Amino acid sequence: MRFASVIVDVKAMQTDRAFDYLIPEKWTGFIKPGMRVIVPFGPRKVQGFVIGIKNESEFDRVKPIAEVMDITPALTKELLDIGHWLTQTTLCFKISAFQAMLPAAMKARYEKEIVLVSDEYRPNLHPKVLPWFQSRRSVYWKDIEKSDSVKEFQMEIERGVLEVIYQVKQKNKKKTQKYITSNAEIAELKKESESGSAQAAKQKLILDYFINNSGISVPLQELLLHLNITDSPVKTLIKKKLLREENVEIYRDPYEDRTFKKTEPLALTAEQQTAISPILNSVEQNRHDVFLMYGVTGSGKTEVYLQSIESVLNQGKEAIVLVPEISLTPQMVNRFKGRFGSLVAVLHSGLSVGEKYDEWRKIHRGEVKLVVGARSAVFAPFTNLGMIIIDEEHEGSYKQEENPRYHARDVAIYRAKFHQCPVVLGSATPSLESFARAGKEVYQLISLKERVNQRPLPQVEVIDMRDELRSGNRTMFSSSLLEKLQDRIAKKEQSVLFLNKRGYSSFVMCRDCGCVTGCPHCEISLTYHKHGSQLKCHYCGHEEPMPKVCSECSSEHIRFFGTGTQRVEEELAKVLPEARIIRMDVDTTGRKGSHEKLLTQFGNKEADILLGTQMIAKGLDFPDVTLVGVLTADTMLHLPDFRSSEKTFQLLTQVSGRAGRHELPGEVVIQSYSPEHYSIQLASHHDYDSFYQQEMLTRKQHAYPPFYYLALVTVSHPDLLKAVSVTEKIAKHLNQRLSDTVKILGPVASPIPRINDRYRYQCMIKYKREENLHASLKMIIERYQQDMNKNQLSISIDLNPNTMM
DNA sequence: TCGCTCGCTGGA
DNA sequence: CCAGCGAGCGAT
Repeated sequence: MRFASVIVDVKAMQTDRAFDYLIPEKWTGFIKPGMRVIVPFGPRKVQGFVIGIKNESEFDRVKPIAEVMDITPALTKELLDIGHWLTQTTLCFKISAFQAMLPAAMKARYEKEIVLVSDEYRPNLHPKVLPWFQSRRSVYWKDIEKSDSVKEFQMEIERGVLEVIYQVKQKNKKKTQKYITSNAEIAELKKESESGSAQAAKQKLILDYFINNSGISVPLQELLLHLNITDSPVKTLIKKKLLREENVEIYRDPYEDRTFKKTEPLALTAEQQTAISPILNSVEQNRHDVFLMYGVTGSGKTEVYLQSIESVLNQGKEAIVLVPEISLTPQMVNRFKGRFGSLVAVLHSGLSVGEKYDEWRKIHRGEVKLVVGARSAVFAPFTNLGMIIIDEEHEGSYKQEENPRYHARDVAIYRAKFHQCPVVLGSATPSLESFARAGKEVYQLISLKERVNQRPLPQVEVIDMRDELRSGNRTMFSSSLLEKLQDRIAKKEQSVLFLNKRGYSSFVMCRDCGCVTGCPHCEISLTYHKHGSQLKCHYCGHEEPMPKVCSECSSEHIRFFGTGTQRVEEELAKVLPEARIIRMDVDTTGRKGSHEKLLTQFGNKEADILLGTQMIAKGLDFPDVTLVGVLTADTMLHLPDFRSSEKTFQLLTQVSGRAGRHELPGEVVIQSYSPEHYSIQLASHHDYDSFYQQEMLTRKQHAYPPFYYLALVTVSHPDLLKAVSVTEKIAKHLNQRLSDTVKILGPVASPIPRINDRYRYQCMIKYKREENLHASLKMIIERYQQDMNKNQLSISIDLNPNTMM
């Protein structure tokens, strides 16, 4: 007798452990750890992951596994181990960790089906139930649920006439295509072709096709197109057993109708050469090293990645490249596809669930050797990894903001240790954590200080918008920026205008009483969307029409504040009527592929100005862009977040890097209301090193990373007092259990104190080394488990949070 | 006394 | 997470 330990797909504390199941005789030896199975769990059936096989079980009533969902394990041994490690380091459920490592398509869908036990019962079904079973034997419960016959169904189920079947379904479908082949000897086909009646002209056509192309297997669609016929004659021939159809599985290829120009390795500059050699060394000697490649924008980091990968592939190993959000940088995909062609799989959020699944399977089957993708691609199921590259290592999107709250950088290093291979972290503005580690020689620092084409970094002008206002300029464009924009249009060069994320939409304020329209469910102001003249809450989705008068004082003097891309576009059209503008933001890039389309348009010089938010900050490389304008550099600076200076510096540096990458020199204009701030000043001088020094001082002073680790406990509850009191208890508990070197701050209200009618309180833990921390936090979750189930309480724990929000 | 809602609990 | 069950309460 063999048993499988299974982690079931039920998110609860009590089920966050393995359950034993009997492996039926027919599957012994076949079922392996890492496979997905369907098991009976209580009265229903659920999906689960086999994590181990054993010869006995301590339980006496062990049920057998009902179904196997994989032919080869979905999770490798290594990934199973990573799952366990994730549950410990991020305090999540095991099932969440496993699911996070697989494409969404492999998550189970549960459906309840109501089946008529026997056709004999049909005549005497309850009249309200009968119509559902007129022509079929089963109905989905989710369809019945909405109807008014729920009760009658229940009665029939109790009577034993109807039966409930719990279905576990795969979300995805493997995409298949119908292929047609001849199913008979050519002689037979000929005979049929000649004997065919005059009416069967089309059949004759098809038969002749298969006679002339003997043995061919052709996609049905192609056949129909080629012979200009419908499928009816084909069907007839299949019925006559002269042809045969078969379903062949095909991959959805998101890059199907695209050709990638094959590129050859470029000659490396002396500096790149020096940079790449320790990496190649490490690859050759199968050593686990972490490199921090600190290279200014335009210094040719990507070419170093490409050539490092080449050496890994030559060794017969695989590589993973992480990029912040790949759909945003089609140019990046092109470079990898161009160099490595069909050896590349691409995984990013712009793909459909099915497309992601297909890309994942290519990796799983070993059909590709290189993955380029966003955060979750770090879990690519390779078995012989030779390198992991994380581009723009400082990016916040590498941290998952929901369970499991992992950081891709940590996972990458963990995997690389296992595979004894290097990790390369690349950035023009490394995170303080990473740069500090490089300083302590935990990481090896590699510097690229020159741009490949010897172009100087662009000139940056910082403009004090308060002065502009004083001198009577009330528009959002400083006179200098406007002048330069006009100049570029005259010279037929291009400009990029950048607006910070938070400034993307505007809030509404009454000019008489100063009250700002807020969300009724959240402690946050509503943002104005021109489309439909609606006010929206970005946190809970609440929407309301734009008010005509102030709700407080009935004044009609209400107007928008802050600047959105839509408004900038309008204003721009007023001051520069001749400019052709492309706007890129959530509204214009919502649909699939629209992002790329807009960028291609800009690349083809169909516009003079590209106006956008965050999403245009990264990786764009257009030769004719010679001016970059940042409209409001400080929107992000004053957020209640210890990383706000760092983020501002990174963003400004990043954006500035978009200008003058090729022959034409570039210029940058940064508009700000606090131009004296060090992150703006130092970004304007391209001075990362001074910024690092300065920011480290601040972090040390306030005991923030990288000097301390953080853990953030956020408690939320509809009742303010409950939220406060629970947070207080937690803080007290932690104070008792943890050592005195730990600093516990709080309880304090979260930066957004209420979301969706739930009050949020938090408690921050700053620590250096704390053996007890994980255990203590786990105790808290267990202690409040009941409250969380029944009393709307929720506690989230974020180890190494990226932001405080 | 029936029937429904609520909260609790087990799940291998 | 969720089906199934028992407790408890209001309607008949």
